[in-house]
Amino acid sequence: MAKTSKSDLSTEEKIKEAARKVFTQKGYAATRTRDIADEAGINLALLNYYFRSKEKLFEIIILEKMHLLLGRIAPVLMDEKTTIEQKVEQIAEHYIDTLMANPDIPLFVLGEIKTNPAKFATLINTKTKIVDSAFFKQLKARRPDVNPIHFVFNILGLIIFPFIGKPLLQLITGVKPAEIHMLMNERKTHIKIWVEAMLNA
Amino acid sequence: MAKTSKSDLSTEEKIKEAARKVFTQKGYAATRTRDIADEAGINLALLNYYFRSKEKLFEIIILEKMHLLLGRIAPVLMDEKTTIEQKVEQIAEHYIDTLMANPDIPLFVLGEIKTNPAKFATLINTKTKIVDSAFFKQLKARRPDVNPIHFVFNILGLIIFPFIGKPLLQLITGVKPAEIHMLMNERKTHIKIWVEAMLNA
DNA sequence: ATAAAATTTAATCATATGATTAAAATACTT
DNA sequence: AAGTATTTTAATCATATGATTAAATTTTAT
Repeated sequence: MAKTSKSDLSTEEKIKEAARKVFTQKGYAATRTRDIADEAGINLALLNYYFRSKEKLFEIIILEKMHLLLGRIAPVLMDEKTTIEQKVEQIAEHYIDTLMANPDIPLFVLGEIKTNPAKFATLINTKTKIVDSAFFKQLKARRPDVNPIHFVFNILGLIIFPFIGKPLLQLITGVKPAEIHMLMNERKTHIKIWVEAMLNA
Repeated sequence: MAKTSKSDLSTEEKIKEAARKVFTQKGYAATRTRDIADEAGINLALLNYYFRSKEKLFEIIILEKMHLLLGRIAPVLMDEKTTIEQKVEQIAEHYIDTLMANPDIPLFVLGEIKTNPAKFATLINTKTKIVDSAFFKQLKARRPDVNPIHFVFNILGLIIFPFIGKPLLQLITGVKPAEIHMLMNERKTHIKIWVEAMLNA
């Protein structure tokens, strides 16, 4: 085991940082371990020395990113003391900020989950089943006629889809990155209102 | 050129059909030409004989799929004679049906566009700029205070996101494929109502 | 300062992968 | 049926890629 001095952390972290960038940008299959090594400014062997294999390094990164995409959602949904509207507001604001700082994450995480759902089945220990959350109960009480999962799809779609569809929308509308940035910020307040409207529709 | 008898079409189509399946399922980078050949029940060399290269075959397939994802949208948006609500209804019904039959398409197309936006910039000759469409004009008239692109994101998000988020939602909610299928059908009517509610919010 | 431990590198390996080639098999034309 | 064109295959090539090894360098402890 190579783990005592301080500089270790630095080199190990350099590799992880490079891996974050390359993996999230290109996905597992399109990523070459040499790209990561180059990006980190280190030799290829070093990557295998520290992380044993591409697969192992990937698992570290994807877990991080999944946590970033999902970690904050469970506690908000479980909270018995907040209203539906407050939960939506919290989730929208938090996610849009997070995704503006990490726009590659949704396509990366959702793509890799689709590639290998079995691997993540064990990982997602949101054992505190979301279907039993306060949020689901509140949705069922508010709209007994609509499956709560619809509203989960709606809220996540309103928040996440723009980040996934951005490259396409840029192509077909010619909208500029600066404008997109502004739109994303606007959505933080709009989504709350839109979801409320859908709940009353 | 190998193109006279009738059986040609059959073999060529067998390869294309296999390519559709493997490419859309795994994406370009994770696809091995040998997988396609095996899936088609033919020899690897045959693939290069007919399509010259993996890249060329891929371009044929991705163009097909992009057309499936985008081809129907432009004429609906351009139609001066239909209302916003009618457009939303048409698009929702058409896309949900199309995506239920081709659930891999959104992640595939949006992923590949992100990988190589430049390649598709030329391809998307929706020169009939969507920002000048009747739909955009109608949205601006109805809600001068909201950028129409918001509603494009919303509508596409409501329609497409469930297909992209499905694997994740299955993991965190345990919802079964049969139930998902039912939900997708329900959304065809719900989305129309939800969008109307958002427009009035 | 010296020895041991940890880190980094260059070189190399084994396999995977896209592509090509030349020959065999099949279909088509007359 | 014979000859030509087309289709298909098995074998092979060249390169890319993940991983390993052994040696060199640097760091740490005494």
